Amino acid sequence: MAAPEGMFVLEGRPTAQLIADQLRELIVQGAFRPGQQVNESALASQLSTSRGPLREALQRLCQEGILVSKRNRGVFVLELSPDDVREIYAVREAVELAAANTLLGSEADQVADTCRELKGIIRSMAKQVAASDWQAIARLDMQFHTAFVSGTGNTRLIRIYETLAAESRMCILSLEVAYPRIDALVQEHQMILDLLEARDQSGLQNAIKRHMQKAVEDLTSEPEVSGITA
Amino acid sequence: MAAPEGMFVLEGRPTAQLIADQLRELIVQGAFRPGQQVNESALASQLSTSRGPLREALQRLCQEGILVSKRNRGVFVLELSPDDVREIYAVREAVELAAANTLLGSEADQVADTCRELKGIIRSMAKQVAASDWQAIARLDMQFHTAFVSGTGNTRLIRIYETLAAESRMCILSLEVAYPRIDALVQEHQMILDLLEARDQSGLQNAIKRHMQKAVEDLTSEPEVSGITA
DNA sequence: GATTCGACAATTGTTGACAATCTACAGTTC
DNA sequence: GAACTGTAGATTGTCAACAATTGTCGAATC
Repeated sequence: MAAPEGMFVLEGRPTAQLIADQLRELIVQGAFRPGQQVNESALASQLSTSRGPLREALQRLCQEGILVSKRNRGVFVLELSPDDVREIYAVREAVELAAANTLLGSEADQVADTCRELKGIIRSMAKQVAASDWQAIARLDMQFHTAFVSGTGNTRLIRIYETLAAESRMCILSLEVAYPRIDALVQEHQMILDLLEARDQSGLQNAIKRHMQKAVEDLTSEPEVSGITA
Repeated sequence: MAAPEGMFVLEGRPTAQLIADQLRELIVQGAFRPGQQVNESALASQLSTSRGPLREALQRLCQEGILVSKRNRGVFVLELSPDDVREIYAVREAVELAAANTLLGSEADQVADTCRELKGIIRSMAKQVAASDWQAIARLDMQFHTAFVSGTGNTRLIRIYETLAAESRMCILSLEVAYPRIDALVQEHQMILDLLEARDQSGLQNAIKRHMQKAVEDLTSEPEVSGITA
């Protein structure tokens, strides 16, 4: 039977996934430094659970690539090199281009729903830009792209992109001097939205490619990645 | 210091990953039926380990999407619907197109290495086609595409593709009547290799798209997915 | 005869304790 | 003084027992 009004199944999702989601959010918000070891006992008691479920959650994040596991050493927060940044944005470009093609090949009203959502995100983004809330801007930036990919309805593409979004936020976080081209940010997203609404395939593809290319340039131009210089 | 000749670190990779790799191989080989529940205790003793490490491995495979977890119910082998097949091959197309572009933009000798590997796989494939060893053909088929993507050196793209390869093998396995166009199989892969060597970008892209499209047609044309008819 | 309630069996979820491994530091030797 | 060895501490890896939930079978009731 369907859940009665106001009621819903208590924590229908498996525990390890719930913990993993919490942890992922903590990591992308910068609660752990890149390269830092994750202490199991400490984290377990902090999240008021036991080491068993926590370790299961850690394994999920290792599979995603946000954490790296070394045998008999423990798990560590991913350290992002410039090569990593290039990799991440290359895959993001591939996923978003595929999402763009899928969207343009789908029903008009389905695209309209996505556009409406994107419009709202851009509006929020403009507000946060005015307020200079970098943390919120980073979240909305990724929220925009995640919504874009979600519009395809392809659950595998969406899942892949969620990991990429988390890694991207880590990129932005690790080199704290984020968003040098703050004015262009809202404008670029608006252009992607416009081209999607106009159903301009080649224009949309080019806009996405440019968007990614500029992001990589911004993220890799700063040689120092907080402290250590190559 | 580097490991002396003939010596290497004993099982440098974490345990959960080792178990997960074993399990993935078992699943794609059809040791479990789609939708079947995975009994933790039984599997743990079968793999001569405990439930703890096994559960960690199961969580990894859940994250990949090969298994699905239901709270207080256990984990089950993924059941593939025709929609799943379309999803998987849509993502595969996206990844391989990106890989093709990356490869064509890289050094010539790097591409040559990949081509050499692909050539060897095609040769093995032709042998197995002659022997009608379907299991081996499926493995070599995915080995070809995995090697193709590996040629890019993009570790994230490679990791994503490994999951897709596993799911693809499950697709082929679930509808056992595999490879109806057996003659075209070797030919299509050979064409992809030739176009890569010729550095024909648009030709290569079209070949990949056609290859994926035909695979989806083959895999979704059979209405019965072993038993249940829609 | 169909349905509902209750108890049982099986399986998962969680916890705590034990064993193995690694890093760091101190002591010893050359 | 430098390098090596041995020990101590901490942390991870593994295991077995306990608790909680789910699905099933059977009996009682309408």
